[in-house]
Amino acid sequence: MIVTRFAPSPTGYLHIGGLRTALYSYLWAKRNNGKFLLRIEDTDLARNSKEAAEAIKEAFQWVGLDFEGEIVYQSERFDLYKRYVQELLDAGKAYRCYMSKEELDALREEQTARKERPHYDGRYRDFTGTPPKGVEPVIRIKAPTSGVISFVDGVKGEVSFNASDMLDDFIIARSDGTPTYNFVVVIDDALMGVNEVIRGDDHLSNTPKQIILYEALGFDVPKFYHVPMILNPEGKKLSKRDGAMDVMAYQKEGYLPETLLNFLIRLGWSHGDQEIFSMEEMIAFFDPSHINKSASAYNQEKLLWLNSHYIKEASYERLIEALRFFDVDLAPHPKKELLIDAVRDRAKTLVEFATMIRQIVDAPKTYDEKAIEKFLDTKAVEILSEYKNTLKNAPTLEKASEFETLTKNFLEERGLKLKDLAQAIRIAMVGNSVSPSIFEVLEIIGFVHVIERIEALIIYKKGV
RNA sequence: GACCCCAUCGUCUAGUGGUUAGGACACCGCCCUCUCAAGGCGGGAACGGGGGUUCAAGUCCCCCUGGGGUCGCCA
Repeated sequence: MIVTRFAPSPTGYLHIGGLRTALYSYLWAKRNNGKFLLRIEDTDLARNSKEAAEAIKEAFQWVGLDFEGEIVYQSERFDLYKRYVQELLDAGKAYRCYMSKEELDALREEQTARKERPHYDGRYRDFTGTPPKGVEPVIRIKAPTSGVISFVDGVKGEVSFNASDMLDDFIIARSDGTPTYNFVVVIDDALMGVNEVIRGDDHLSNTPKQIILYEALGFDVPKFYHVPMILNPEGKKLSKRDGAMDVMAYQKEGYLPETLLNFLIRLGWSHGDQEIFSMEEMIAFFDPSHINKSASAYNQEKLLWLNSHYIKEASYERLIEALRFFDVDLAPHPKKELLIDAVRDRAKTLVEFATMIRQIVDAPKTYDEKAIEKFLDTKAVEILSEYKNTLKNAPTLEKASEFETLTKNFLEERGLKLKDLAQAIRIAMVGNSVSPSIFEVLEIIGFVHVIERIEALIIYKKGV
């Protein structure tokens, strides 16, 4: 059985790069009827892991990912790590090092000055004498000093490192007794049964260290997949400066979760030429061996295109639900389906969607001056006024087609074209020169309110 | 600096020795049209450079260049 995991450190929110590796891990587990686990890497006690876990849960819930069992917190497993440190100590595979921080810094400085790679020199590796007083030792692993460490990465292929220029006896437990990252990752992955690790390729250089630990501890080495970074549109490393990093920001900006997932899966992974993937397809097709080897740049236009795609596809219920977040409740609206269909092709985000809805549903409070100047000269106001009278004398109109017939007859009698009236009606209805098809808008607004809105514009125009 | 990874249109990518180098986003043009969109049709646009290997190289090898990552008692 394939077991994958997502193991973020608590940063307070889930960022999109993290969501992508989480998605890949999730998909790969699902595809293989395996398990996808969640672990919070909070060995650094300074940061609040509960809050971070809540943020991750919220984001997972929003996009529809779930994980198996309970969240594992590393901060709750210190006793466990201690046991394994002791085990390595007893086996002579790790040792106490009494070098002080100052000494280490000095050593590193010298090495750098000599243009050498800064590294620990192993001075306590075989130390048997009396330890210096007043120094709380760190625990270091006895790493191989020669040979080659290689592994087959599921994305990059075979990767190998020379132990001599890669490794030193790195620290597995700090002087305060707490374990370090490389050590706890290995322990937890092994104990949790994680056998396929999908993670960012910034971890590629850590991998040989972890392999050393797997072997020292007698655990099986998992299969690794190192996925390349996401770059900003300029091709540089993605940072907070580039805008939305927090997954939940995408909700606020009006993206559907299916958009984000589809966007992310396609950023760095492909299945032939296919662009659109449902969750079922993602699970059916995702294979980490098709992950691209090179980094990919974030592409806002494509995100927007995907979002408009999913808005076009979404069911009425889905949209009504998603729109609640933006304080738009369409559920009681008598023409909600017509309204949604009138707007959906025009909105790239739900923010725009909500704005357009409000513009139709709420009578205009102001009018766009430029539109008035351009389309409402005296002649146009006259026509609009006559049109209003015609409406008033007509039986109550209901359907868009009824408005259309009446309007066309009205125009024909006067030898006018739709062009001569459409913009005036539009300004009356929504306050500016842009809206969905006017006849649909008229139906949505309803006969009585249509007349009111036209009258309001005429009065406004006279007042000016 | 050392080590490791990477390199196809502006961007996301297909390509696994023989292709007119394909698709998508974006862009441009045309059509549709009551505005704006949407939609339809069409267009421009790429194998970083240099050496090899081979009958044949975007595809394999080497070098260069350019990006990125890692070198913590952070994760």
